[in-house]
Amino acid sequence: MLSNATVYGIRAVIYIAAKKDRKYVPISEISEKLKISFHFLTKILQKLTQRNILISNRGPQGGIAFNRPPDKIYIAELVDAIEGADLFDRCVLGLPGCGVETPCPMHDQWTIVKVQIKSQFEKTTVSELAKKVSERNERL
Amino acid sequence: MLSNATVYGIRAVIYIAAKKDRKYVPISEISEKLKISFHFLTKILQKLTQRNILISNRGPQGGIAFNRPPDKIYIAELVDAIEGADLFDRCVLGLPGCGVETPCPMHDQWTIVKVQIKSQFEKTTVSELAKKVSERNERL
DNA sequence: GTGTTTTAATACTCTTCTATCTTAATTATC
DNA sequence: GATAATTAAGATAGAAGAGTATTAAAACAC
Repeated sequence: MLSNATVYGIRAVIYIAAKKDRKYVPISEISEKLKISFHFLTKILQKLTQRNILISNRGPQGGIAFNRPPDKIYIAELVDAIEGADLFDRCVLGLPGCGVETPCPMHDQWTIVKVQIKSQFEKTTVSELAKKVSERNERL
Repeated sequence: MLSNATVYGIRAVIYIAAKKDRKYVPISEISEKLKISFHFLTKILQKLTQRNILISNRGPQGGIAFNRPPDKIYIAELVDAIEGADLFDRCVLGLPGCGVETPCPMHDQWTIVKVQIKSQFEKTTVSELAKKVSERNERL
């Protein structure tokens, strides 16, 4: 459903939000803790800095940090930034132009699912998930 | 969400169900009508004959046909056969062993989505979709 | 039984995703 | 300024999905 890259990005962002002690978190730390290839993760997070979701700083004490409080960052934004938009708009059967006027046979039922996924991703914030990780000690 | 192969398989099966005039339908006909590469489609449909969802017959007047009435064939079966099972069981964040005891931070909300998708696919039959195509002239 | 239609099986190519490697470029600290 | 820490960027390699090509095998028709 989501690509590896997107999942890595989401997990990394949750990781940063879950630790509030330091402003800039080096990517190397995230990559070690979450067992994600450093260089791969770097490229993914670059997409998030380019979208001004994160800010980065080179040099000692550098790393990445939020450019905006994590309770204002929604999972849907991360997916958009990394995966590319339209993920939640595609037809299940991949038919171009499938819509209300010219639906595919699964259109109606799939619309229900799509709306649900989309709204979940649009209402879920990073800080919300980070809270579960730090307070309820959930896995990351 | 679903791979191309799976989508092609589903569409092909719906196509066969939508035309009741002949028992065996040659793959070449399906591939032309649905604009799917013949050889690629052949490989996909082989997986369905191996699972005894379809039967095939070589030679003139040959082709593929249902091994069981299409109102007894569920979309979930097709997905399983082509995509491999466990599609609807995976964790959104790809964490191995994510479950009720050791959940990931998105576990609870994603479970809701998964259950819904799964039950939709499990209750939807091929004949149901074929009916929409033939009666309501929906796209395929 | 020869030829034609059709699926089966295998091997190969192409593209995209995933990941790695190398080399900059930038910043802080001493 | 020199050095170390750290992201940025590009080039390359591996893996998997998507698609193509070739050949074999089966069934029917004549």
